[in-house]
Amino acid sequence: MPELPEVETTRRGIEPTVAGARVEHVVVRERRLRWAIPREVERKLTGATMLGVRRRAKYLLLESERGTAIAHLGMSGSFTVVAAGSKPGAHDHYDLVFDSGKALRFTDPRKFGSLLWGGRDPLRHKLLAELGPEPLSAEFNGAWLKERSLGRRIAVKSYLMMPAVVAGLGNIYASEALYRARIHPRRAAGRIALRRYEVLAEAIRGVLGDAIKAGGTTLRDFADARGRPGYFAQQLDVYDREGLDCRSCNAEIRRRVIGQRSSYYCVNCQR
DNA sequence: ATGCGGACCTGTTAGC
DNA sequence: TGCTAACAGGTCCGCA
Repeated sequence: MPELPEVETTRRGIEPTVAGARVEHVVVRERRLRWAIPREVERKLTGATMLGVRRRAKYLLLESERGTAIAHLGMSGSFTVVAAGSKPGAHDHYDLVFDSGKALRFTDPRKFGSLLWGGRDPLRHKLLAELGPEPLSAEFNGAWLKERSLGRRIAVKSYLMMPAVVAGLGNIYASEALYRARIHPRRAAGRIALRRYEVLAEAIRGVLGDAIKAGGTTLRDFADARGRPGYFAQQLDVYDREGLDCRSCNAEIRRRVIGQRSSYYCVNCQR
């Protein structure tokens, strides 16, 4: 479900509720998410004042005066702002209950999400330390993509989905960016010219930026902090469009599994 | 070092 | 209509 634009949409949605709020208590109903929620999270956050919410890749950093909790939405997770004490549903695994009378509620049917303690320096946490540059930052560019790809035979689509190469580019936007850059998803990463990587880096920035503007992509069930869908699905060129016409050349969009993930592309436009 | 496949878990949809 | 199989937006980890 959530890729970088959806996580960023969530971040913007929950930030006003979280920032400045004091945590009255933390309710954990299901501790066994991807990793068990450490009790340290409840210990540290209870009574703490929250400073804000940052994002690194698809991780949400819930910053408090006593340190930072690291949350991930996994495949099916979402945060919503609810009234404190509102009745939980079957997949509502934890709440941060604030003294404002509101609560941040985490819902995740598949339990691939996580909540960990990142301490004072969360960027040094094992899960975050090795991440590549943020795709919307200046350090991310064609030269970086080229340099990291030297000699590598991995399909460029799979390469783009490695967290150490680009932080937080997911399956939808990897396909979309390759389409915009006119690069075939199975092309070996090490056999792409710097010039084309420059175009690709710009395409990645563009597609992510456009998706954030649209509030993310809702295919089946993504909803923001107020329960509203994102509208970028209407602008997708290839993802989930198997058998439909390429918007540029009218050839049929194909679907192919690359690295165990569905990839969509136009055989005519992408080489 | 690289790259692949398995693992985690549940819900929805396509197909017979 | 009902059952079963395939598939889903993530990504870590262990193995070859």
